[in-house]
Amino acid sequence: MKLSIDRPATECAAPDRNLNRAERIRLAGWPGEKTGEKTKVLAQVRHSRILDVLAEFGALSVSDVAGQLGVSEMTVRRDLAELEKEGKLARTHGGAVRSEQSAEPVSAPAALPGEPSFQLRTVKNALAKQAIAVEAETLSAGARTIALDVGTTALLLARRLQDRQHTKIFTSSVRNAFFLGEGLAEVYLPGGRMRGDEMSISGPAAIADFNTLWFDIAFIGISGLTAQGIYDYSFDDAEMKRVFLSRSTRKVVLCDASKFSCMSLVHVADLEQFDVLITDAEPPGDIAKALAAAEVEVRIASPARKMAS
Amino acid sequence: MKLSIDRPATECAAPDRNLNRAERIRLAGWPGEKTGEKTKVLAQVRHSRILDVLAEFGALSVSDVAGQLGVSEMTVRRDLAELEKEGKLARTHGGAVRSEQSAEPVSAPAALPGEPSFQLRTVKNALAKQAIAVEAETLSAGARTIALDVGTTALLLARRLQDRQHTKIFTSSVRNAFFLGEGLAEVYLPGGRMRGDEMSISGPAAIADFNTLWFDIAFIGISGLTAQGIYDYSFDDAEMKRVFLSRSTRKVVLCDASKFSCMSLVHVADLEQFDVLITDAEPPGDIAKALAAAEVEVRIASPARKMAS
DNA sequence: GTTCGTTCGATCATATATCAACAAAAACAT
DNA sequence: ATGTTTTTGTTGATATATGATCGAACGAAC
Repeated sequence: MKLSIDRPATECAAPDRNLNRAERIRLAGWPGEKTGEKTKVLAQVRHSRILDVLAEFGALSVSDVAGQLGVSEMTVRRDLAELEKEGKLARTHGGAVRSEQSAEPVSAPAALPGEPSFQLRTVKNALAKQAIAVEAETLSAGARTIALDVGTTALLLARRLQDRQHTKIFTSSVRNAFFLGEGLAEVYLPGGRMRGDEMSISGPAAIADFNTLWFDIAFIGISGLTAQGIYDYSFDDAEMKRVFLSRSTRKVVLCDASKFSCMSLVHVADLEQFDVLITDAEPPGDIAKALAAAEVEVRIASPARKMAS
Repeated sequence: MKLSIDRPATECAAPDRNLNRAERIRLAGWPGEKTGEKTKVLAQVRHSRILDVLAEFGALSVSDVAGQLGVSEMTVRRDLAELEKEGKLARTHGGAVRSEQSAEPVSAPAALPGEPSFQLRTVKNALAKQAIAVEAETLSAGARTIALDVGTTALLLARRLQDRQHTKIFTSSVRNAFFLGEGLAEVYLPGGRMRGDEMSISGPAAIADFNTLWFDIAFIGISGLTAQGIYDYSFDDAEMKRVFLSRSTRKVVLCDASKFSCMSLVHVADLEQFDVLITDAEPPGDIAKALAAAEVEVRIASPARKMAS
């Protein structure tokens, strides 16, 4: 049984951050201004999210999408049926796959071996992570030097940044670099030994390589967040995260809701040490309080959620 | 042991027979045995994975696929039966092999101008390059520190070296590193900017990182070889090749026969500066003479020869 | 040939997904 | 406000997929 994150149906969620500008504006204007076509928009938002995930991962399951979008499976099936009729995907038992003549050129690395395992891992909370990545991309607009941490969410962000010109991206993740390599951005890696599942380059030499630089913005992935700070499970990666945090004008932490109240091996930093938290759901009360006390801006990038007033 | 998969036909297409099954699966990028998390795998996704492995290795076994995918063998058999009916593979006792006409073109990424795209070159002379890689692997037996150049042939070699323990592999190619990352060998990268189709890290910092080390053996890929020496089309990569050549006990050049008598932009080194040339056919007379004069050992790795181990 | 171990496929039981129809809710129009 | 339309959620029947069993078929070794 695949379980997804349950949230109370009555919970008030912030406006969806994971929309393109036009959609967001329309949604944001709901209380007062123009109220036309709102019902259509929500359905189209779902369709858009579904196609996004499909474009990224090639396949999705009805139950996952239903859980992460907060709608019933029946609704998702109706969405899929409609999209199938438009030829935008192919339905299967349990979900849907990308239709072959899909317009977007399928990313070449997807066809290369080596990726699938990571891809499988990434599917978990795919919608939330992608929404976070979209919000992070917005936040990085204008930044010329970007520090990018290891991790699945960071990889999604990397793929959104890959074609940004005149931008230098610094990452300790060989995996990030590999996928960024297809794009137009300038990619920089530190030197040293590559380790672990994340394919991160760590160690004193790597730290030294990046510790003399200064970044406009840093995006940090973590494995846990509590009122006491952020946590990770790798000593080496934690050290690099600290470098990013200490040498960036703006420090952004990417953290999907499943990591709230999770601790992990290494305490990376306190909440005071970063500026923005991008997540996909309201953090629990104690964390919210601590974040406020630490003057961390919280941005909620919900995959899709009805607005409650 | 129960290794019952054998490929009677098209031995050429499956040169990886000397890998055991675990290695084969890992090479193909299957998820590790994470028995804890039960992730539903869509039937179509399974099919896609199966075809991926077949496209790469030509053969697979039912039990391994079942184990790695976390489904029963019966399900895998049903998958194979269906795919066989579609003509996408041919079943055998214990598994399946690639059907011959399944030469589905893998997605071709946008080619960079100037040189043929990486994937394109991978196909070119694939057999010869595989044979060269096998010979190179033999040559590297016992080496504890290996310098590995960029290029398609080097990548093939990388994949053969990836599970060698207690071995440090130094490469300036992020692509090599990416695929080595799944294995057991220690992988080291220089720091700096990643460039170009080869995804190589180059520049003064990268040169400096590796210029203080000493390698047991270096494997160099080139784009042309004449009596005057070896050539490459990239200034930056050429510089790294010179570093490898100057700081290794044994210097090996990998050069398939299509590169004989080819010149390219940058003259990297003279024939005297390396020890061994691995190729797949007798070099033409003038080059052979020059190689002999330079006391270069020439090893011919014939693709036709059966590669057993 | 024989033996042994493995693999295969038919069948069933179970779990899961789907669909149609209806019920509920929201949005819209008047 | 009221009623109508659209969208969404629920139910139950049906269809499909999966896993387990077991006899039969196969391959390898002798």
